[in-house]
Amino acid sequence: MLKKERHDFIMRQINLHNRVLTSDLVQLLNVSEDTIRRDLQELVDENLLYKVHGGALSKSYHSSFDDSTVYARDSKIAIGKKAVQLIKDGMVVLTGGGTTILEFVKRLPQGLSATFFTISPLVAVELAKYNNIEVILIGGLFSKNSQVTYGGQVITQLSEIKADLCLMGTSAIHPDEGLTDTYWEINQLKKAMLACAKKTAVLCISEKLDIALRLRVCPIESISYLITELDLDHESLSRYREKELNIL
Amino acid sequence: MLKKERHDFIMRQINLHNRVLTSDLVQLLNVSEDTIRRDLQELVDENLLYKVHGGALSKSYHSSFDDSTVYARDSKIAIGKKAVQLIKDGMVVLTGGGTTILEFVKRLPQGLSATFFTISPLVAVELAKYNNIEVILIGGLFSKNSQVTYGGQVITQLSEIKADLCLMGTSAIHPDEGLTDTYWEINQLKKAMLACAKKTAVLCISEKLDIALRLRVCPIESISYLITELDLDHESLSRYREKELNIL
DNA sequence: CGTTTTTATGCGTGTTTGTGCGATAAAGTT
DNA sequence: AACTTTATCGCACAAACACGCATAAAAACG
Repeated sequence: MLKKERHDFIMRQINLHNRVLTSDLVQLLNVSEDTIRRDLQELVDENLLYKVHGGALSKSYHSSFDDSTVYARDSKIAIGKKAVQLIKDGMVVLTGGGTTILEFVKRLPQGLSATFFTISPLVAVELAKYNNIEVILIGGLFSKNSQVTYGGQVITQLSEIKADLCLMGTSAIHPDEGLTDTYWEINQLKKAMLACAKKTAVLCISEKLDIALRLRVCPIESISYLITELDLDHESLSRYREKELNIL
Repeated sequence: MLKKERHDFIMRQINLHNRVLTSDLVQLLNVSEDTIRRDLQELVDENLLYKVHGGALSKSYHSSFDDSTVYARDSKIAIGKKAVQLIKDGMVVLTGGGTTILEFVKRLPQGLSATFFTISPLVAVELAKYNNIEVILIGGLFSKNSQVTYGGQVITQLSEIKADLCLMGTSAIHPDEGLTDTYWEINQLKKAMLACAKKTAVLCISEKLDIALRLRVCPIESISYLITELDLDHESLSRYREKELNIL
């Protein structure tokens, strides 16, 4: 087996499972540990994966998990403020969950009169502080990880809703691959959310740009607004500016 | 499992639940206590969490609900502890909202394996901290006052549920008038909840005893358990002891 | 073609890292 | 005060690693 073939094999494993163990690769590829180590080192040099004691991890896996550190709070507040501009009186809005959405909700103008559907209990509680906002919480199985409701019941209920705007957080966004996710249920959920809103705004801190995960939610064309904490002319956004997408 | 993966897992737990117990992590990750402790120590060194006796806390710890300002909290805790005795493995439980129920949920045993339906987002979030509890949040219009979902949709969904036990807070209870309430919607809601559970437990701080409000939810006979913070032989309860009612 | 250079791989050896165990100490609980 | 749970420390051991060296195949060159 050629070295290049091995590298490809390793990358496939990584993309599939988000991780590989050195020892597994030794067995699967039938080469010495040293060879695998050298392979991994070379892939690290090419910036394709992340090496740890015992094996290697996918780059996207890595960045998709330390995102929930609420340390990017400033960024999320900035995003929230921008997102508020999209909301007008009388609108029907559908939101997902997550800390970014929560920061957005906290920054809505007090007098706003609108209808909000949400799958996030915490968002619902926050929205309840506004007197003129009607809040409908979409019920179903409750996900311990992402703190939103999910599952068939949620999707059924979503199918009955017609919203003007859908606001969702992101696991990953990529100019070619579009919106992607790691978990099947969340993937299905996001698809359903997209389907019931006229327009969709994606709230996305910059570190989640240019990442593609296993499951595709939608192509980039299905998104109306991309909201990041970056300046409009920041170079990280250039690939997105080329698309038909409003960037805030 | 790789160390880095464990660290990510721990951080996810922390960001989700604001806290982790060392003993839980030992079980979940199937490694020795020492390993978990070292993991936590390393995460502390990276400034990612606070370590405390028994586990660790999120750096940005903030409970969605400020415990200390809860009215008559001690009584509610006492009630919560008593209510926990009613819960057994495998049960299907339906709960309402309110601070008393919340104190109850916080005192459930860690390993409990059960299914909980609830109309309260805050209760759902709290329940999500238990790994073996399946949480179903019943969705609908969200009430700004009582912080629970209500309305036709909720009642429809309730009608499809069959629960072993329903736990609800009280506005008022009276030995002759039974359970009563002031608001039509809440009244309807409680009737629907009662209807779908085999047994019902009413959590009630003593000051709400012997009060009757405008709208009747049910006669006292429809209730299986009355849980107050008082001793079993307290004289305020004598009128209730005469009824067919288990008093805790 | 033969010789040299480069590249890829494996082996041996010593080092580092990760983990669990036991004893002891400290912190909570009743 | 007695008891239980959690922490800490030193140690042991295995797995993973880095480095130098040897070897052989592949590529380059005259």
